[in-house]
Amino acid sequence: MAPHLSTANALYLWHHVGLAQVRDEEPDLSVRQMTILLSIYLEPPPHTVRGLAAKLHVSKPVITRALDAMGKLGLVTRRRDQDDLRNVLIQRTVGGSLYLERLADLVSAKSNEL
Amino acid sequence: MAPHLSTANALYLWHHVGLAQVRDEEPDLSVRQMTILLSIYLEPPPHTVRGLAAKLHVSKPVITRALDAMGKLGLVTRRRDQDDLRNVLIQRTVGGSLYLERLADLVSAKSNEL
DNA sequence: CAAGAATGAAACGGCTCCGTAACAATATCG
DNA sequence: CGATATTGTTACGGAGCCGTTTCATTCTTG
Repeated sequence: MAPHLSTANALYLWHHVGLAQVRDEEPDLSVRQMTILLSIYLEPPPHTVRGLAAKLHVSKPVITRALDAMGKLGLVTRRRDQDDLRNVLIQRTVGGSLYLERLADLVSAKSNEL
Repeated sequence: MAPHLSTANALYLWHHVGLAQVRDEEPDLSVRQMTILLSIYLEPPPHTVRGLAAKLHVSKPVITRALDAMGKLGLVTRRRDQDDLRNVLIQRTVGGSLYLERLADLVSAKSNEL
């Protein structure tokens, strides 16, 4: 399986996915929020505020607020780390998995039809 | 050339591009702005506020404001339609082409290495 | 223990974007 | 022509995110 994607097709793909996200009524996740969400779901736990902030080159409050927003949408949850009570462990949810699954299907389907 | 992209790889791709956009200091384009920009560059002219609003299922002021913002960044320009002075024709710029070229390269390169 | 470091959250002012409702300019049509 | 429709913009109040600073809690370590 060789996923060659020409530069032209890359833009078509981006356009298609953007259109789908803009058209449905749900408020779009910002690029930052989406990237945080993907980090949580693609990389091995544990995930902490500080770790995510370092990985994205962003301040900690940015992470905290993004987690607040996505938590309200049911895409992630937080739990205190029992081994170090200063830490907050960010956890996946069914809602978040579903959300990314839909995104992945959209991207994959479009890329295959290009 | 068969651009098969598995759902897993689709998310990796999205994550990679998101990371690149978040990490550099430049303020991210919103999903709406990006989609408008891509519409302008990928679809045949002429492009009008009304047409874009209809295509994205979005109100006209959303388009106007996005054009204001992206105009300030040098990604698009506006010109009055001489055949119907009510219309505004949205036009591409060198800056916009360059911006999307960089995005396309990023996406394409990452997809090929997956 | 006490003092300092580390972690995540809250507070603050600022900026951008939103949705809706007006609005000015232009075109169309009876 | 005059009335109506169309196009894009502006105005307004509200909501969300930003960057920085400050804070409460917890851990580490001398």
